[in-house]
Amino acid sequence: MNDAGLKNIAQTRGCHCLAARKRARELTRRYEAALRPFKLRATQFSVLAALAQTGPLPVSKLAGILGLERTTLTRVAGVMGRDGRLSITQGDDERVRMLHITTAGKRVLAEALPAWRRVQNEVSKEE
Amino acid sequence: MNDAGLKNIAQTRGCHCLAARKRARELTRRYEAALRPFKLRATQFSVLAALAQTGPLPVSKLAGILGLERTTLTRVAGVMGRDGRLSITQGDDERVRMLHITTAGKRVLAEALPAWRRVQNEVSKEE
DNA sequence: TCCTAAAAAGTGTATATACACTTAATAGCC
DNA sequence: GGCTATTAAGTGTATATACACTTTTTAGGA
Repeated sequence: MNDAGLKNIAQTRGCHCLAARKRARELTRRYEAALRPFKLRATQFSVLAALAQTGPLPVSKLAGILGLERTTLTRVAGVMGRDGRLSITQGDDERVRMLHITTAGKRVLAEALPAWRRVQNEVSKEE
Repeated sequence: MNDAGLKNIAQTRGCHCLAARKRARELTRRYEAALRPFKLRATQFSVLAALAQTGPLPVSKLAGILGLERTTLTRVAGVMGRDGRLSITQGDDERVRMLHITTAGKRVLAEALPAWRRVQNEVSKEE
């Protein structure tokens, strides 16, 4: 007998998840290629851009803004702290860790901004 | 002076890359929650679904279809081979590795399909 | 035939991502 | 004040992802 239960497998060709992931991977490759000279990954760029606009934020708050799991941001912040782009301090509430963009972080963000803008404009034109 | 070079930082609020990544992360969490009982990740599901429709494919070919880097698919195929969902054979051209869905792979795909469909329908309704 | 260029794939390394679980601190209630 | 539930965050573990580099095999021309 022939693969009972897989008769409707063709439905999966319209999978929203696959479509979104393909799109995200493609765009990520393009943006990260542009950001590579600055040693910034896509997520790192968005962390810096967010903090530059909002000022210091608790980990959970920023995770919410970026649509990231908190635990993911913990790891990303560790890398960025190591690289001098972020500083991490205690909040008044001692459970809270505040993420701050450093001077070096602002500098690299400003330097990378034109590269980001170029890709962003290209992608905008494609729609 | 105040952060020269970051005057236009607000532009980044429209970043296509961040938007795509947020969307992909959100959908991935939902689809993977549904697939978890079957020990399938989103990418693994799409690999099985593709192979179930096309038959055996070389690594590069499948990577192209899924919009994945070839080297990423190599790693994913390793996990899926270990778990018995894929078999990996030499092509006639000895450089080529063919990926085949196994009987166990077909079974788990068929079992997971209703769970996938439920999420897919929910997401479809949201648009 | 031989030799080189191209093609297919794997490996080393690093970050991203998230879930399950744990730890630490605060808020509220009695 | 002390106890408990809640909140904020970190850790262990595993997969996903991709680039830079290497290895193996094939194709094609001189």
